[in-house]
Amino acid sequence: MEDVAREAGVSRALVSLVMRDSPKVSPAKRTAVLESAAALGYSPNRLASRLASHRTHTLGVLFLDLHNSVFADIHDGLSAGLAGSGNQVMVAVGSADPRTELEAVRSFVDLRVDGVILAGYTGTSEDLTAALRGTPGVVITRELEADGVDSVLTDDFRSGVLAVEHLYGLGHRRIAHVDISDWLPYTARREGYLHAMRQFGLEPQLVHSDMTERGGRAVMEQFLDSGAERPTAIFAHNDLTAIGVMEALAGRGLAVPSDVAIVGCDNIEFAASPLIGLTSIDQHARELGLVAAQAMLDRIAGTAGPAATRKLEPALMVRRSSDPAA
Amino acid sequence: MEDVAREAGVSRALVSLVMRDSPKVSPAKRTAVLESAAALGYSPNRLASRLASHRTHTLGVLFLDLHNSVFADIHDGLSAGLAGSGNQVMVAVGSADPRTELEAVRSFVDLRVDGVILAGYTGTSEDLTAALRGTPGVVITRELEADGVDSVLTDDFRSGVLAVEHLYGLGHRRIAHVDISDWLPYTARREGYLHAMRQFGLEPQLVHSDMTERGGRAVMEQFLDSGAERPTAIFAHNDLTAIGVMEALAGRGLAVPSDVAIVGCDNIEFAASPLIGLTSIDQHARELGLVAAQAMLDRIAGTAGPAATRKLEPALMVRRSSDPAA
DNA sequence: TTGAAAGCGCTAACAC
DNA sequence: GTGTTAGCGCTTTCAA
Repeated sequence: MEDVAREAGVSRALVSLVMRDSPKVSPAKRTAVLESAAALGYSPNRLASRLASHRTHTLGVLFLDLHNSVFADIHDGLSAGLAGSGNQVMVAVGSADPRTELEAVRSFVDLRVDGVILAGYTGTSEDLTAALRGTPGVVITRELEADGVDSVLTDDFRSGVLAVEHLYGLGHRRIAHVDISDWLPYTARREGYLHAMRQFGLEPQLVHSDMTERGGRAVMEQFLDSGAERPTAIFAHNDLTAIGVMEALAGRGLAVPSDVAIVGCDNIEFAASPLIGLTSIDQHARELGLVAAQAMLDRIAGTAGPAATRKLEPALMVRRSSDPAA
Repeated sequence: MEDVAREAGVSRALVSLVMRDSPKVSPAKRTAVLESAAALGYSPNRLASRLASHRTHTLGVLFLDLHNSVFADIHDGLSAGLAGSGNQVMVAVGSADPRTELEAVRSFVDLRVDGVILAGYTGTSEDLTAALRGTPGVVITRELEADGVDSVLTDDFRSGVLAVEHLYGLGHRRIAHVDISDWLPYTARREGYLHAMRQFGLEPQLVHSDMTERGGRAVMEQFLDSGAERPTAIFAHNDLTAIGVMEALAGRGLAVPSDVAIVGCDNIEFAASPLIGLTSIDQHARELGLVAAQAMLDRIAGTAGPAATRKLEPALMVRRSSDPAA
């Protein structure tokens, strides 16, 4: 920068202004600076500028799992929502391990990102607040009580209810739920399921899995082989699991939906594929990203209140896996 | 840091040493520093430490498309390969747009990352070299001629050949290829296809699409509706496209593989699903990530030569879409 | 082992 | 508009 200034015959400050294209630089000097910068192959060290300016224009984003395309959809929404805001995104993957997740958040904070967005955080509110140290946060797919942390999600309880109501309406009475690990803070889908089952006077049946296709398949195979009475319908925690369940059923020669009807949750791209035809509860993933981006921008701009929750309404997408007519 | 030093009754330099757990600090002082740091809620500003130390211990990683799970596999490999190296990863998504990609690379470089890994770069070698400004680079899924940039890929030409040989062996003679845009630098799969077709004295037939499920589907529907003579087998550039092609065929009431056999490329998770059963050419995505991570670590350590290419051998995975017996 | 001093490359007031 | 002067918060000699 020193060199560029000398070469262009101006001061370092002027170079700095040009680099940030400030309006208060004369066109002549501007081109002079730009030319010598090009000649010398100079580009500003952003580490230094960030350190000096206390602004990084970078947002840290944490995803639970890159293999679940619902996070790709959320990412699309975030990118779209952040486009033109001058912010860039730094992605980390947490793998459903609170330790890894918090490590990533701390890392973001140590780098002084302007904000942290978490899509699929599995730890506690206290740990997050501690790791954030006052950095603005937005949590997607979950409702969290924490100062300065907004929540953006789709109503998971309602999703569970929608699934059961749909299956009940089709005449099903033995409806099982493939749930996730007990310790995970994502309980609302299960609760919605349990609530609706009770409302209809039905006996709930829970099986635990791990949110993956492989997991859903394994748990279902095990279940089918156990000789337990088979449900006529299954509501799975997410689409990946639901697809795994469908694979297990196919492997045992059972037909979907005539032997067992399936409903997933998330409405990922593959669920909609005619090859799969999975009935699912749309979480509006892309819009979650969009809304979260806006919430973060508001929070950074200081125009946000203490901590808001934005909850979207889920939408039932009926397909072949629950209704052959669809 | 000043405060911590005062609180612990030591100098700032000592605090710095403790924070980087240097071995040359007495245990007593160490705990004293750690305690006052905890008491004051201090954590080092990594921007500052990076600026001063000229090392960021961060690698920039660029992915072509988060919706294609082959990149999630590559990411898994990278994480595994980098685990324990003390490096963290910063992800950006390029969306097959050279401008966006170069922008991301420049951004990485301006932040002084220690290296840049590109999985699915679509621009030119010159532009990349210019954007990198000497930062070590590793390109995955492509062979690039550039100083200080290693290439890690699976033999794409061979993949194309494998696909055709497989289909020829099954008796197919009218084998079409669903290709990608002409301007993209990923031409080897097509060339392998063309080469093998010529070898067998067959007439090649190319259709262009865009590497996505939706794109593959659209192009196939259009093709089927055009009334052109239908091939008996199709080799698609990647699995996403192949799945789109299968959807289009299903939509027109054509059976796979009896009416049309399909071979994809990448061997993504869903290809292996019994619900899809797509024959594919495995690119060993996870291993690509692993190898790329190692190449980058070597390059950063300075133990790498000028620019090496590591090429893996693709593997044919036969499934239902080409062979009902599989 | 510990401390003092000199940067890292840039931004931000302020004065010119 | 343009230049001057301090820092930003840490690392790094180097001497003690």
